[in-house]
Amino acid sequence: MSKKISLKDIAEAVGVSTALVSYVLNDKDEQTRVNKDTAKRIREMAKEMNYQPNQIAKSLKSGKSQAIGLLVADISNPFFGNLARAIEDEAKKHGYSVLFGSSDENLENSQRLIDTFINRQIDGFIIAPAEGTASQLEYLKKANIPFVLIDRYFKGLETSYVVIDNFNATYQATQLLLNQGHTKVAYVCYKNQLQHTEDRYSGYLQALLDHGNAEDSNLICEVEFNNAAYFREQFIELLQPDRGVDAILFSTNTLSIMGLKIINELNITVPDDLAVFCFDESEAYDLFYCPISYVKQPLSMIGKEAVKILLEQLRGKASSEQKVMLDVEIVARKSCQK
Amino acid sequence: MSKKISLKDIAEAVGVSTALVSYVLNDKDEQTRVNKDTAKRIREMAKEMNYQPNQIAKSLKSGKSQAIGLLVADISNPFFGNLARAIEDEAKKHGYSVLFGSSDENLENSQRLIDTFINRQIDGFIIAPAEGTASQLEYLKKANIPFVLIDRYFKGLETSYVVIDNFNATYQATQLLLNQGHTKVAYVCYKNQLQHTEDRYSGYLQALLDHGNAEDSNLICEVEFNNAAYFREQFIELLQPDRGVDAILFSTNTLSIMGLKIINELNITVPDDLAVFCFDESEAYDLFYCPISYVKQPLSMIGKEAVKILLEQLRGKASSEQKVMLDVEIVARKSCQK
DNA sequence: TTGAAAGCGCTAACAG
DNA sequence: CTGTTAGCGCTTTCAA
Repeated sequence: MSKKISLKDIAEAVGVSTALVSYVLNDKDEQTRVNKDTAKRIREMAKEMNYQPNQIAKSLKSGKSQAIGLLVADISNPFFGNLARAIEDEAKKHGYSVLFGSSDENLENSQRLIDTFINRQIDGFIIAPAEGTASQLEYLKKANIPFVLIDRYFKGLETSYVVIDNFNATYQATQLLLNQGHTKVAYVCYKNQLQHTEDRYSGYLQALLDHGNAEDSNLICEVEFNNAAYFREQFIELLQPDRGVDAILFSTNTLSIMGLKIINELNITVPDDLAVFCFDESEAYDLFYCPISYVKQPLSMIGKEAVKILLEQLRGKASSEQKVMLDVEIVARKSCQK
Repeated sequence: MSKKISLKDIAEAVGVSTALVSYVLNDKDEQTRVNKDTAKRIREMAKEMNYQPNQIAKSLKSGKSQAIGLLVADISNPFFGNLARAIEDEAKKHGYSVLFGSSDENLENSQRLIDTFINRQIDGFIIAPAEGTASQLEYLKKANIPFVLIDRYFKGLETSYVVIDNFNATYQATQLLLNQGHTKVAYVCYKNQLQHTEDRYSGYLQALLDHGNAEDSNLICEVEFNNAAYFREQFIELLQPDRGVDAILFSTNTLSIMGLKIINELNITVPDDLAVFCFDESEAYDLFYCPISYVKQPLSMIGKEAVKILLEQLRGKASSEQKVMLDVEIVARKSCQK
């Protein structure tokens, strides 16, 4: 690599000390009242030699890296891809770089990435935590490493987070289906311990109860993550005529897609035979013959807020945790009609 | 932040010099014949104090950061999301971290990200280059910064790259449509100067010619990137009955999705009214009422190869450029039938 | 078998 | 107004 230009090189070229160059190039020459002419010469030389500061050295010195670690649960999921884009965008605006990693919903991956990022002295984290990583977050708290959770949070854990109002999201969607006259509204969800999973279920359930319906385990299809075969089996079971299901609410984008696919295979007509309400956006929804209703998350807002909060913490402004709960948009289209 | 443990801390605790600790913890104690017992005590203390090496300091010293910069054209496109996942996975295996950025097909973004990454002393790049960034790559070459292109490459530029055989991809797809008996096979593509765009068109054209058809501009729908309105207009125009189009080949995933959406709106029946062949995979394809035919790129292979080549370059093994062209898989399903 | 010391590029006291 | 210097945490000669 063609030798990189360092402060020293330009100091020698101009005939001043490195300290002076550092001052000028960091625009501290006003306070320090550096000779205007010297300053100019330094700046010109820096430009001429195409000087690029070595961030690594800066970081070592300052203990700050001007980088944040973004840990998502699965980068190949477009939901997180879009979120990542929003975050990278916003971070860039503030002069921060983004180191990223995908835990793939796996505990060990998550821990390893956290360690790697810490070793690289990232200034803070934005994390969409995988199940069971509460203790990892506890560790971050103890170590006083700033972080903001997105998409998911843990009830027992005092942290900053930016999430959507999950309860309200499913509540509204369910209510909408019920108000359309559907009587047996089924619910499809993952089986896990994540708070947002529970919140979404609670929203669904409360809407049922408020509408005078009873909780009915026959209407629930709860499946493991990453087990397509099991999902297929359970979901087809749910759709058996004897169950009498006339509407379905999916609680995630992946479940929505898998479900719609099977609905297609079984030649079930939406919304005549079955009404459906999906979660999250997907380009896939647009290809379904019937316009899909869905719960729309404010993705770029989530990203923006998360970065904002993290930066505030980094700057020491925010003394305590900030919890942000954003509203979703309910996009009701033909698929949920009676 | 609770004081981080440094080499010095553990050196003091054990009562030896930092040099020794460094040796042991880098497993250089065999060659240097460090006292086995001292080595053991050092290792134990390191574990006890939960020592985490400061990568930043290591980097400053070595000039290497053990990080690679991944620059994709658009992280919110699932194609790149999946690619990113494959790359991050592979890099992690080899002890490298991934810094990532999305140029969003924009020249300035691309340049800024490259600069940022260089300042952070990333060891090398993996880049899905945006249009018109050839000069930026030239610069990297001149600066002797290793990089590998993915997905796209520039004909006039000698670089390492991992791409698919684009010509062959569209050639096969087109041939398949023609062999099914379709006579007017239209082609939908972006209007840009990227090599893979040209290669794909050439493949399509050659298949037409080889089949005894003539080039026909009435069959081409060439649209600008990021201009949905224009696409809609042009695409609907293409589908006018008087054009007689009986089959369509889409040359990217985004075009495929947008196109299928409009086909749905217009109530055109696939494949009876119109056969379609798409590019790339998408969960969206599965929701279309008719099983979609598509060109499948070997994503994780692309990621793996790119990392492999870059690491070889970093280790100084590969003296010259490596060009890898991978075969695609043609997934022919109902949508392309006559 | 071990330690002292230099130095990676930069910043910030402190001195002149 | 400008320069000297120490030191961030680590590796690596060189000397003991």
